Amino acid sequence: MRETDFVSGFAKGLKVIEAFGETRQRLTIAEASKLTALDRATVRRSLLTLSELGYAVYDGKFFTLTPKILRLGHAYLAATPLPTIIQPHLDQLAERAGQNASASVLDGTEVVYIARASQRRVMSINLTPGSRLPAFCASMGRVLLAALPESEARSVLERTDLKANTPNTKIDPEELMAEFRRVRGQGYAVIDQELEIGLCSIAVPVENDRGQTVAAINIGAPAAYVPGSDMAERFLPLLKETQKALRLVLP
Amino acid sequence: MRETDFVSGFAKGLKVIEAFGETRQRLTIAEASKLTALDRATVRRSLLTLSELGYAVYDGKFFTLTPKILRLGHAYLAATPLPTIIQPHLDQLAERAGQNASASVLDGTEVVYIARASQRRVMSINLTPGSRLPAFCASMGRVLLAALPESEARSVLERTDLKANTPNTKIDPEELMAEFRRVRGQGYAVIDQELEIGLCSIAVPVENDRGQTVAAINIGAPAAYVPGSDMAERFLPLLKETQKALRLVLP
DNA sequence: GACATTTGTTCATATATCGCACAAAATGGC
DNA sequence: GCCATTTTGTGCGATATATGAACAAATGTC
Repeated sequence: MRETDFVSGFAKGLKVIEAFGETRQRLTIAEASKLTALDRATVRRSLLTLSELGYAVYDGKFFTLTPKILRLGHAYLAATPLPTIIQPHLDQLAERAGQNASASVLDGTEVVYIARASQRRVMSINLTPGSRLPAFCASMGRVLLAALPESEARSVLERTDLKANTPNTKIDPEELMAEFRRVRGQGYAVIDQELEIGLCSIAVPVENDRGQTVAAINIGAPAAYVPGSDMAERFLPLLKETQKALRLVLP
Repeated sequence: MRETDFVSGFAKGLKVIEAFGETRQRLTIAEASKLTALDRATVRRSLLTLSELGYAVYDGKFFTLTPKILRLGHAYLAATPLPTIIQPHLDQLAERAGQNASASVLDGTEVVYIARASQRRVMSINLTPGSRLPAFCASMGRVLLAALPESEARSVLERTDLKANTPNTKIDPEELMAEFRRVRGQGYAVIDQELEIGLCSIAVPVENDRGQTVAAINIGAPAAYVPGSDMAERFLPLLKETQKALRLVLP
């Protein structure tokens, strides 16, 4: 790609939008400038452009994103068949399990939720399509990383900030690589309070008819209700069933 | 705002992203150019910029958005307190009603889903945060339009393409304005298969402690299961309860 | 209330982008 | 396989944007 094939004004504008995700919903020009490391004048122009287009509003001091900004992410969710195909299966899965079910794909070192059916609230954080979690300590992340060639999985770990969320979090790269091999062998991953105390989850890969892993689905449950050791027994049959159904409908 | 405070390259890039939402997930340069009415060279530069940043991938022929694009919409969902505050209440509401519950805000002539708790699948379309429906024929839309000054509600209707989705869809502006007054008076709106045959829904406004309507929540149910005439009796108490709880926690 | 600091805005100018026109490549129909 | 059509890539002049400094306004501090 040539230098002139890059629209830096566009790239900077996108950076400004993402700056809103990192903190609160209101940003001053100076705050956005700090967060993005862009010149105040440049940030100001980007923000005024967003306002002009209705993606943000400006009260003279603070800029706030409007719901119109959701059109951008929705361009992906609506256009990509995966979330649309998976959602009904997820709804059914969550209903039968009586617990939350989610689907995600890998984006760099993180898993990105693309669909979710919530039955009850067990996590302290609010997960919606677009939410991100570190892959190494999430059940779906383990499944997705296990599906990668070992060298790539290792590369992801190297780029990850391996910090422990709970005393249970595995953060040793070698231990994690061994875990990926186990997951690959058994076809599922169980997380026992590695992400958040009190939360267990189990995930399986979603494969297309050529056997390629294109996503992961999981079920989360309160550890007090279903101990980590019981997760597979309780939920694996349901997950396997959904996995099988999806294999038949995915392109 | 001065002319030079507008970054047209940014605006054009956003238009290109939205072009993906209108059709399928893969777009060629020429297709994107047609959809956006932008010059091919311009679209090409925008798409290459998206690829360079990891928001899209290019196989030499087609451009496809990646999950990274969800960061943009998520910047709103994560940064705006509303969806985060509403979600757990919605989960509880859906569980108690045994039906899908959603929350939305108004954006122009459309309602935009900002949170959703699904219990079962009744609609043919897949609704996720960011999904949009015409406000005039959706229960939450009726509630949100009823909360506007009459002149503004009328202005929205004038800008709306009032086309009937089903034989039940009300499309006469005067009839709709009368409906808004009724909704304002009774404090809820019921839709009986106006959006989709077989689907009924009931919505109430979500108000903050100053009485301002900041969103709407609804419950949807299959018409075969709960006729439109029974919606209020069945679900209004639950909705009112959630409404009341939200009034106490919203800023 | 005066000073110091931060923030928002404006301006001139160097620089990068835009859209056009053309060339090259790919596609499709027969 | 060939031609017509569509699509993609590129060079260039006109035009628009980014930059950083300078100034004005607001905010915070003592």
